[in-house]
Amino acid sequence: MAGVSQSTVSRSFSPNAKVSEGTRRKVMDASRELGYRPNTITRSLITRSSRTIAVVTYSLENPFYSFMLEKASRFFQAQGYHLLMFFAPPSGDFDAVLDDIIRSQVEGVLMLAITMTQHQTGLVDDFGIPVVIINRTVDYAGISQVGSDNVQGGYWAGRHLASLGHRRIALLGGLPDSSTHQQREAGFLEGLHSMDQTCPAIEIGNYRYDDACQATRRLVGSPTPPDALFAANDLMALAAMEILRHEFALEVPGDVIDPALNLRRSPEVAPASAAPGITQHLVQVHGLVARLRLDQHNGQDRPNGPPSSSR
Amino acid sequence: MAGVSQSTVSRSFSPNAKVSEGTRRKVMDASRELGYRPNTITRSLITRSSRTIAVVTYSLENPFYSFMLEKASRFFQAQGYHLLMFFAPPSGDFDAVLDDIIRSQVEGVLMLAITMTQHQTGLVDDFGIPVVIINRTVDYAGISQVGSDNVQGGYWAGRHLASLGHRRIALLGGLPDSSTHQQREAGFLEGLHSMDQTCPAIEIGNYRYDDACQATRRLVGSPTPPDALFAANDLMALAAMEILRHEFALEVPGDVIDPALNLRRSPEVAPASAAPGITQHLVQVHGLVARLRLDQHNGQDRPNGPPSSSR
DNA sequence: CTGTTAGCGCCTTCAA
DNA sequence: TTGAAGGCGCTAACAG
Repeated sequence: MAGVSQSTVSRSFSPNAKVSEGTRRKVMDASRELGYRPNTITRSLITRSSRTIAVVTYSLENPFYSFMLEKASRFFQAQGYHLLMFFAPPSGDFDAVLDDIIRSQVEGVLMLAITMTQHQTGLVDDFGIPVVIINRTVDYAGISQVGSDNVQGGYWAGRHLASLGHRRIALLGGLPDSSTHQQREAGFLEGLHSMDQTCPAIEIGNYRYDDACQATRRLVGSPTPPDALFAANDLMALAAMEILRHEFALEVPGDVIDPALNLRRSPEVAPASAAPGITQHLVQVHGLVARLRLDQHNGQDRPNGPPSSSR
Repeated sequence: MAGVSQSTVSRSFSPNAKVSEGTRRKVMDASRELGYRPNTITRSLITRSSRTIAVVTYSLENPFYSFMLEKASRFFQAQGYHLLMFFAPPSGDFDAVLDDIIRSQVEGVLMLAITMTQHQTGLVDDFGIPVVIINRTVDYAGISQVGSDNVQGGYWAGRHLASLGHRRIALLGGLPDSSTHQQREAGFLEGLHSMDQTCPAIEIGNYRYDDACQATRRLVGSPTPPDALFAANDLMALAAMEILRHEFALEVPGDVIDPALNLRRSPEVAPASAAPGITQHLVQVHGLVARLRLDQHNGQDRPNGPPSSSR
């Protein structure tokens, strides 16, 4: 319809190709009339570039990850890339997913809060597909990882709560096998230790809202409930606050209860010093810090300042 | 290496193709040794099936949508499809995104909380790509839509709050142009009207957490604050509760304050009848109902029961 | 059951 | 600046 060859059509749709303005216009006019659009998928066959990135995750329950997903997606989209979603089965074995990913010719893989074994890394690496592990760390070299300093974060949280005068600071832990949990726990215990304290109770919330609710009930319902709580991520902190506030009628931070009555009292009625009360205080460091960093990153590059203090 | 033709290799990787067991094994052995994997993208060229679905959305800030994204993604993945993410620019003009989508040869489009004009629908339809609009409605025919009965939901919410005895029931509205906002508002006002009431105040939260916080401050800070609040979605309800509880020291539901003092009091100190108090009550219907339905849907089909009552 | 052949829609030489 | 030819890796149709 435009009276030109296939090659010229192809060139007309390539911004950098050399086509005369008149020809390009003719091609575009004809394309509009015919409803023609270049086929991205076929193009990728010859250019060997799918302009596609795989994202692998177990769950988007934690809003932190859908936040990252959106940011990453917009970032890639701005340069003509798109994210292809892969969800790992809860079982934990995602070799089949990796196979799927390799076959799909993606040009990169984002592991969102998923650890890979060295063998799995090698699998993908053999195809020249770069992998970035987000918010998990592995103990072998040769793979890109992005995350926060979880040990420091946990350390600060522990010291912070202890420095406020709390003496029974419990841990609401994440997935036991995850590097984040292990590092935050280690840092936290170290932080307590640095203040000559130990952790009286650890309950596991698996980084899940519902599990964290249960864990909080166990913690607070125990004969010697904690007087402060460190949650290993935002989502569990929200769960804990919800339970503390609305099942145990506590305020976070700062309220005081008489455990014998299990009733909320104003400080004047039952001051902390007058009864074996429980003051609730809850700290969650990692997610908040990472979120701030991401937001800053949206703007422009900035020098590496020292990590911010807790809270 | 396996001593067979290209076709036989191809067939060996097609579960339903007829290949002798021995040949298939030889092919698989050689593939493993060579590190060969079929190229999904090239396959789609000849089969004319990309096994890819586009998801378009403005934002994943509302966890309801990342929830749906995960469910949809797992559903499709189970049958060999994958989701390709497209984020619409905040401006609202996403014709370029639609063009991108068409070129990408997806076999379907999920519009997550995005409305399309009839012209835009036609654009995609001309390529034979089915579109499903999720949680928005359009006023022309020929396009699939999935959502809840927002008018009924709003109606129930309005009546419910009025029947509890509230008399200044404000609305925390969503995106003014969205069908969900308009329908929930219409139903809500109708529900109030059915109880011989009118809405004293409407503030817009744009379905966003931060905007909803601001809107709540305006509502509660006004000279005649509401005694109940209907939020047009979960995310804004969470924002409102956060502000009410922690900036205004109110309990949701059920606390009572003396607006002159703006202090929280226990009912014994300042019973609702003793002063022009504000009893807070907050209802959000839509997201909850939709979420329940989705979860049920995970299990198995069930008969269409009547829509559940509010709360 | 297996091999040969053709072609999916595009891009990239190479010539003109 | 444009056109012709070849090929990306795969599958479908057709023989054998």
